[in-house]
Amino acid sequence: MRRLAPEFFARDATVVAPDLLNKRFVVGECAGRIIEVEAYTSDDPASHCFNGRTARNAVMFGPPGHLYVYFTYGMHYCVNLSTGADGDGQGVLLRAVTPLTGVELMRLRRRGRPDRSLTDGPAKLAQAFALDLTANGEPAEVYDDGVPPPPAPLVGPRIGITKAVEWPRRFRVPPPPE
DNA sequence: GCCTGGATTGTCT
DNA sequence: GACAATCCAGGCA
Repeated sequence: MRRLAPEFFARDATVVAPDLLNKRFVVGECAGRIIEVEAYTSDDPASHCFNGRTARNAVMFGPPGHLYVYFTYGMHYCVNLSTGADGDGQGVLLRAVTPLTGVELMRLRRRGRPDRSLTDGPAKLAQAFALDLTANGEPAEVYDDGVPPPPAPLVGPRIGITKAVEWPRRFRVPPPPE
């Protein structure tokens, strides 16, 4: 199992995003396989970086391969990986993973939720992995454990935004047949 | 300084 | 399927 080097993340977010599918995201005891992501670039009106560097989004302008965690809607955290060169404001939002290890911990942190709801949304996976503002700016732990990205990832419009909604920058691993 | 709206989720009907 | 919850960053006066 090979840990992804900073060079992996030092590319355009739209290139890194589909390449992250089926990779292994690790935080402490917990690991999950990345199945859905969204790319955010500096020329994207929906990106936090669109209006330039601020204290909040500094991590996305920093070196690639770091965690950018932000707080939104007064109650939720979302997790991004910084991409592009140092000084470039881009990132990839982790939207969903499937739990691999540390599932017990995730169940504890998401008390009362069925297993399928542990990590199937951006704020949910942040909670399941116990990621909050203290994790902001930490180096990201992502591994290639031999599972290649899907040959034909589903590409579609992004979810939950009001600007540039039509930009097809959401990438998803095709769901298993029911 | 004040005001607005958000990269969402859970709960209720 | 629809809406309320809830706080802070960014924009403008």
